[in-house]
Amino acid sequence: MTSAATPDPGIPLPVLLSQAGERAREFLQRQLASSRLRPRHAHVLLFLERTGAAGQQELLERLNVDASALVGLLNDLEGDGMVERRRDPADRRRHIVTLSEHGRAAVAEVHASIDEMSDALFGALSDTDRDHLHRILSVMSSGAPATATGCPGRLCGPPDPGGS
Amino acid sequence: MTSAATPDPGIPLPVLLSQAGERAREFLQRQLASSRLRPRHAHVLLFLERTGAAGQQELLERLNVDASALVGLLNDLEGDGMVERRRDPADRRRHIVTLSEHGRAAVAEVHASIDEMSDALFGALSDTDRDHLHRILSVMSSGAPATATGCPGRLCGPPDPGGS
DNA sequence: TATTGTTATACTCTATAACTATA
DNA sequence: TATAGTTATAGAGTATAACAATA
Repeated sequence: MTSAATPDPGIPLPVLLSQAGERAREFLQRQLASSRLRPRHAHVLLFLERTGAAGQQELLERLNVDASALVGLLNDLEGDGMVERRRDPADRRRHIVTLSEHGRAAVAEVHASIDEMSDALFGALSDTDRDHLHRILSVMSSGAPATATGCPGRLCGPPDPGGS
Repeated sequence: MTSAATPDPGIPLPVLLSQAGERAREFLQRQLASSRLRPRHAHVLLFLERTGAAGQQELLERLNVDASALVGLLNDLEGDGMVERRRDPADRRRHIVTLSEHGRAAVAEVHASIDEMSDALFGALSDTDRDHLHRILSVMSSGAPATATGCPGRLCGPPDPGGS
């Protein structure tokens, strides 16, 4: 069991990442409060800014949100005139979500709020470290659909058939 | 507003961090399920493993958990015999929390579970990038008490007096 | 009076299941 | 029958406020 001389380099990486992410989410929440947007609203807007349009299926997979939760988010955003839902002519079951003009303006504000925030969050990091962090997280983000499509084998963790 | 030729290097860093953190938390949750521990339980155990002992005040500040939530977590852990609460003789209001032998064994299991998990989470990253990430997040973790003690001015975001 | 910890309560967020319409 | 989206509901997680003990 060698319970000696293995004092771990510190906190396990997934734990550090989880805690840092929670901090980031809290800061996002605070910065976005003045826009009456929650972090997930911003996630949707930012995704649409990048992709132009997307079906809800794609949104929930890429943003890692539940289907029913996404409906609520889109209802909010559509109610405020930030996004529009249209039927896909090719498959009338699908809703194609796009960003409205008001939505684009909102995204610009979101960017501004986030830029202000960044210094408060990453003040301890050099510009080089921020670049590293951005690149590393981008790689993780691109390469891991996580729960949705990924998990080829049983590597992602069995659902635990039940203990005692 | 020069809405051209400024295609953002990608997703804003705080958003990336928040999303990656959520992924990490979900993976933690899944890996720890077999131990009937939730991520926050593990956070407490890992913190005590590093510090030996801590008052609850210190725990809630460092782990960014609410006081009432911490009580629940410690009740669970103490009920399972993983931690012990003793009065501080110097200040009988304080509870000093320590890791029991069973708690140390549990922490070892937690480390093992997390190590297994790491490959599934960070498989897209090189060892160098994992080291970078670990170092960067450690710096952030050390230097930013966030909500608790930080936020000197109004930089952390005003609570929004209410719009329309 | 201020502080540490506890309890009780309400609120938010998320996940589950059932339903409609299209394919 | 299967899929995209929606709705209703229950559950977990979190924060807020009042309380007891000690300083």
